[in-house]
Amino acid sequence: MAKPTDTKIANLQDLADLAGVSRATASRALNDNPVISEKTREKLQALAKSHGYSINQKARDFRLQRTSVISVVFMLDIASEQHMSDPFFLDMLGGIADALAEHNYDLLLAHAPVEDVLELRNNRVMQQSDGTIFIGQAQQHGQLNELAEDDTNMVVWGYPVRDKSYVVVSGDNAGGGYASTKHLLELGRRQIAFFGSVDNPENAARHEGYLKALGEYGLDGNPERMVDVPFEMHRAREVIKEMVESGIDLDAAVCVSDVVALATISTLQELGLEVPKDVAVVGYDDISLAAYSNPPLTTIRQNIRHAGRILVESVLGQIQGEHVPDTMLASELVIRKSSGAG
Amino acid sequence: MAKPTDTKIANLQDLADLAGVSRATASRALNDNPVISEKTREKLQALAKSHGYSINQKARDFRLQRTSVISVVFMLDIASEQHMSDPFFLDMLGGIADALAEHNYDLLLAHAPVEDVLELRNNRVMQQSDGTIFIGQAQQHGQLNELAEDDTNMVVWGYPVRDKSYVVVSGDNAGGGYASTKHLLELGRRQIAFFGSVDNPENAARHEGYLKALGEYGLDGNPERMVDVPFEMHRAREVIKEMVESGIDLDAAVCVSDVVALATISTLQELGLEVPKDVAVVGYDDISLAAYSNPPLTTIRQNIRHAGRILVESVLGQIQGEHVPDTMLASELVIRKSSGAG
DNA sequence: CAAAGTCTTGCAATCGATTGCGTTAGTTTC
DNA sequence: GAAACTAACGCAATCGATTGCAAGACTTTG
Repeated sequence: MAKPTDTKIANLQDLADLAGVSRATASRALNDNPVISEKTREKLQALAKSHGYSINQKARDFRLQRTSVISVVFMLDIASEQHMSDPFFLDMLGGIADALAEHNYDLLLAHAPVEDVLELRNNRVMQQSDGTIFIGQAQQHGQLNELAEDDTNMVVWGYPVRDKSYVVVSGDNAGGGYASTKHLLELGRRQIAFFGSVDNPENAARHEGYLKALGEYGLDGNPERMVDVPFEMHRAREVIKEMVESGIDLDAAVCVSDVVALATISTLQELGLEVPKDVAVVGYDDISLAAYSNPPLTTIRQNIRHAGRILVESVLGQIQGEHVPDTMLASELVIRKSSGAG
Repeated sequence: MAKPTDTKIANLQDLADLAGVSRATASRALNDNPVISEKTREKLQALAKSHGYSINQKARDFRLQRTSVISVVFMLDIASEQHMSDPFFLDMLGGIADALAEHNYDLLLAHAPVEDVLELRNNRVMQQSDGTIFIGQAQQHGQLNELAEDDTNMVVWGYPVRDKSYVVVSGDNAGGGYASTKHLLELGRRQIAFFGSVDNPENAARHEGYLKALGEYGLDGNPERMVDVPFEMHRAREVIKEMVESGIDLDAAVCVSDVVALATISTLQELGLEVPKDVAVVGYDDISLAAYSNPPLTTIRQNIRHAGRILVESVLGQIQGEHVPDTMLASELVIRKSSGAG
């Protein structure tokens, strides 16, 4: 609403002059410093509002020796060609952006080829930000640990591996892998494949959950049924084709992501197999398209937006000097038609 | 590789002391100011490098009265529930982030409910950034214009509507709509529907292209075959169902996005129709999943990452005081099986 | 009434870099 | 050899806010 008057207020001094007080008093008044009398404080805050004056954040940050910037690093494995267009990332980014905005922080977006995470140290990403959020730890646990050593505020979305010096927020990967596999087993499937690369701890945990569920049914993971492909879909397609054509028995597939699952479904259909009649498929992430594929995709839902918020609260907590524990978010099996149920 | 010695260099003064020059000289030397002798310059730059000193960007920005921040605003139409998880957005964001990083700018991410775009004026988004990139103009052309009036550096990804005061980067929407429709016509389809809301100028332009192609074949757009639904997919599904069930003739559909197209395909399949045999479908955007759906989706490809770069160059150009013209990016028809070709 | 507290507020240094202007030393010109 | 330049560098103000310390105005206490 702000009814601006004629006088332009460009900085704190102007405001102070207008109110007939010193810059110092104006500063304290706007910051609700209790040492200032209520009368003065209200007067100044009202004046500021009515003149549409808001403090110069950059100057403030400069004086306070902070940046009000949190950097977000997407770990990219160039080799495996996983890239940011996976819808999963954007959901998470949305959650992060919202949470940061609420706390008056800016977002510095970067993506790092996993080979040189340490390079970030000489980069604005880490030098000129108050904290860093890593999305995915890829295979760089060691490097991340090194970064954590030099007392940076950082949090990683990934898997709580042993002997780590950084804080981790994770989904329940083992639980997710277990739940989806168990679901397929309960539907009577026995020849269950695992599709997706396990070269990072998160997927490895999902694979463990998968093995655990199989074990409970007296089965073990037949390596022939494990397609250890990166996220890149051309490759996945080829490998699945080879596998089916080489006659390996298969009546279900657990996939490490919805994108892999959707590609899997379309590959299977192309090969003349019916989903879920011949092969049931379960994905991971519940991206928005999952409900609209044909057949609709059974998947593991992680509340990714919420995860983004948790990540933010974690870094900000560290900045405040708090001791921040790891967090694991529950995941949920969303049953749709592709798994044969529904 | 920086071989740090014992002396810690925290600021320019330290560096100057070490080199035995004044702070002023050090500053100019690092900024390649020609008034400094080559000898001195090289000495200081070498010293800075060997001690791992890099300038404090925030202090520099403060002094230079700038922010080194560009804000990116995603226009969200809450009502229509279009949200950031559309993969399209992330690709563009990636392009923007990369380009900004190259120019040493930070990215401030925000999304604005379209109702109160003007609110951004009192927000860090516009107050504490050097420029703003809007993704999508939704129905807020007027408000964007108002923002543009008060000499902000801004560029909009959208459609070059008439009488606008802001710079626009756009895809060739009319051309895209025309190309996809013409493709279907050439394949012999005549009952071509248009799926997607035209409440924003971009989609309206695609619709115009659609009509133009139909016109060339002596057809006109039967309003019954136009499904004016927002991006939200539940609704789309219902409406398509109603339409098919009410017996409207239909042998092809032009969709305003791949997400709509994929939902359309799965709805049609659910209704017992074959794609592309009974109904051919064309999407828009060429998101990564488009190639992996079943059948693979024919679509219009826009080089979205590149568009991101153009957007960045446009704002940065404005900051430099250049006159920046609008840009239109070519689009390309990617033919896959869903259209009946392939 | 003087001494001792309270409350409020102001003074001035400070964060780290940039830059107009002045100064010094060296070079050229006549 | 003095005047006039030129090249290279230093001095100090400046950007806008915060904050330790001191000081002024009152109030309370003995």
